[in-house]
Amino acid sequence: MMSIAPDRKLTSRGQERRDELVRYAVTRFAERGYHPTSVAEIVDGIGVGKGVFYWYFSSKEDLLREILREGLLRIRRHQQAAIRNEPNPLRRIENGVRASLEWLSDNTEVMRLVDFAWTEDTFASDLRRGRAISIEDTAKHLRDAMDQGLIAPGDAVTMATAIRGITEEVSRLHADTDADPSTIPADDVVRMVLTGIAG
Amino acid sequence: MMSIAPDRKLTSRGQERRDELVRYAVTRFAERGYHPTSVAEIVDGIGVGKGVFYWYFSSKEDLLREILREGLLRIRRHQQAAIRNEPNPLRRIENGVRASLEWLSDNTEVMRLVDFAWTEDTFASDLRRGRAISIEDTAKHLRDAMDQGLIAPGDAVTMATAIRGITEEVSRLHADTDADPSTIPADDVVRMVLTGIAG
DNA sequence: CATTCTCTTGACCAGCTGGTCAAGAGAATG
DNA sequence: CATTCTCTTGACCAGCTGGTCAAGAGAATG
Repeated sequence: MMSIAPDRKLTSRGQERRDELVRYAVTRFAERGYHPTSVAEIVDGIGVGKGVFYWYFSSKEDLLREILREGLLRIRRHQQAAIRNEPNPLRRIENGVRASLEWLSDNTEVMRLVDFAWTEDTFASDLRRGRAISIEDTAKHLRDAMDQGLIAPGDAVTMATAIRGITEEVSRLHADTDADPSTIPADDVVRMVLTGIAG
Repeated sequence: MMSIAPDRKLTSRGQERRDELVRYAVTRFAERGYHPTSVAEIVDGIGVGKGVFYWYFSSKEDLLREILREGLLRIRRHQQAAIRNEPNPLRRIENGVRASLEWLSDNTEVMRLVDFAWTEDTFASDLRRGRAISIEDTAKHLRDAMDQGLIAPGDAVTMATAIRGITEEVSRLHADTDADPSTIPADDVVRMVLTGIAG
């Protein structure tokens, strides 16, 4: 008997195979692009039959969705861990920015896949929800900071979006230019976020 | 006799057909994605035979490259026009940011295609050059402002990248959320650029 | 060790892809 | 109005695409 359930119970052997497929697909998708990478290329690359792919994923689209879901979950956890135990809202923002820079420069392949996913409606709808949450998180800290008189009042959502834009664009440029994640100019980014070009 | 020259001389009739192909392809690529949109879909959509496509473009890839080239040229011109006649480096930056916001919110389809193009190496190499120039332009104004004591010294390239990130991310969110280009929060963006969240 | 369940194989398929090309229509030229 | 050049038609093609499925191998269970 066989089922097409995408998230069936897996033995440890099955879990390893699934992880292997995900890991390999991430590198191929990031290197050649989602569409130009065929399912045949993925299964050939790890030396298994085609049926293996469709045992673990109901479609190629399903695979990318899983990659995105897991990736976004991990970056969010990384941010949360960096923010926890920090009461000051400005420091929460700073820690969140630093955590994002760190994660993105360590996971440039996932970042690239997310960027692709935004350009196609099928995937973008999954990402909108995550973006709304992430921006609202930051906006909340900004409002706290305003309430505490730490910063002047302003449009928290636009400010949060700007912070997101700074973080991601610096990560993109850094990923394209410099392979070493440790050289990301985190201090300069934080300074831009806090005081803009005025410094 | 026929040639495959992609930029052959065109009669006015030919130029119109070519423009028609570009315009229609932009809407389809933006709506469904570059890869999912077939050449057949494009020619059927404007009611011509397939040979017409390959009379004007040597390949589907060539068409996207043309779209990107023309789009980036136009945004650059729009920025330059907004900056001209403004001697103050900070005002030059502000005007450039406002011009970019304006152009991007008026041309969300092209923005989306550029975002896609960044995710595939074939096209990304064309974009890197443009990004380097654009960042260097802004960085030069930043250095001028530092020299004139208008802002504190800092890493001009990271600051310029941050400005680019703010502008683009706010444009993306706005395009996704609100259809009306005139409601883009340009003042808030400029404020973030100039003084960060400190306000 | 028989039974059951998980996982794997790989041939197969219909449909679509980007791209070609010989034939010719229509406009411009002289 | 003959000639030349630009543009258009659409049938055709080889190759690849995502996905299916019957057959069976191997592991786990009892």
